[in-house]
Amino acid sequence: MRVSAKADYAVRAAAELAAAGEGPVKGERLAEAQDIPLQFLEHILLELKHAGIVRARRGAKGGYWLARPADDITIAEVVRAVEGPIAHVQSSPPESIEYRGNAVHLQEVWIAVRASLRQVVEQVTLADLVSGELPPVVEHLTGSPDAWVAR
Amino acid sequence: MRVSAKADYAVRAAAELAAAGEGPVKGERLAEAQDIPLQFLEHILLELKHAGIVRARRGAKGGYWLARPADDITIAEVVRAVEGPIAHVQSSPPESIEYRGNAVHLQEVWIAVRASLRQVVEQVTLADLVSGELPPVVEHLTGSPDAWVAR
DNA sequence: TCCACTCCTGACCAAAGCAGTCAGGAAAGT
DNA sequence: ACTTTCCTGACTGCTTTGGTCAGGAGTGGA
Repeated sequence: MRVSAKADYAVRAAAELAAAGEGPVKGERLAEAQDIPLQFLEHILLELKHAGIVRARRGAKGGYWLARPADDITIAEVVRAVEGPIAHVQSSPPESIEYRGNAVHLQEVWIAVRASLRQVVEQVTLADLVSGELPPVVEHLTGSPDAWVAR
Repeated sequence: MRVSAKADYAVRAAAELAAAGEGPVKGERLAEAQDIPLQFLEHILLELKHAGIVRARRGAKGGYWLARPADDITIAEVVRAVEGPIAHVQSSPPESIEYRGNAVHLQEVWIAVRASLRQVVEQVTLADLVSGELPPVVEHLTGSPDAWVAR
């Protein structure tokens, strides 16, 4: 249950693009702004492009930009583009797993886990992220001090 | 963001122990009941033992049982025992990561992700799991039909 | 036309994690 | 003693992660 470096990088780069607005931004600038290895980042941006989240142009004056407005792209989309489906169990989606015996209701638990995850990650857009005005659901969750302590 | 086979197995075995009540249950019986490779399961049970979740006795009439009442053990505990901390980013806890530039608020998002995850996984006990009477939070999340569709 | 610049793509790589298996040892009961 | 069951470490094959390297291809400017 962890977020990979790749997903983290992808969201950070996307945030940087969201903040940049219209003009194309060079990969190198993104890499510097977020301190991400350039060559690795290029692969990530390529995946984002294939997913239809960013566009790109080559050559001088080239670079990357968002394919759609920043308030229309959620973090979930970005993460899925590079990590595939969120919240799989044993690499299959929870709704397709059949549990036996005393574990039959475990499926519902994993479904709930996925739903709660989605609730935050599908709610926050890139625009929210750069502005810092996160949706109420998220504010509420981060509000409690013990959301901030490890366990 | 996936649940490993190990964590899934651990919870299933724990559910089986919760249902069994007092008497020690052989590893073999657990393995059969939940269709888990025996030798792998033994390693898992050992970790659960070290975490203080189960107890065990060897020899004839030996087996495993829960160290505490089933309504006092959450799924979170079981998962943590075998997978370590839930919801890390790049293998460090979200509260210890410093983001720069336009990604500064990403930390709050990951914190919220973790909190929402905890909300379900720390709420459901083994007793809930075997009885099928899941806490309201979970029922609410699984209630919506689109919690059950993949994306 | 040619060149510099930037993205695009595939191949490769080391290290770590995952999902187990194997072999044997150590307690408990009979 | 002997069987049963847990306990433990070592090992293994495979996949994923987090990159790097090398070169190709489109774009704009001189």
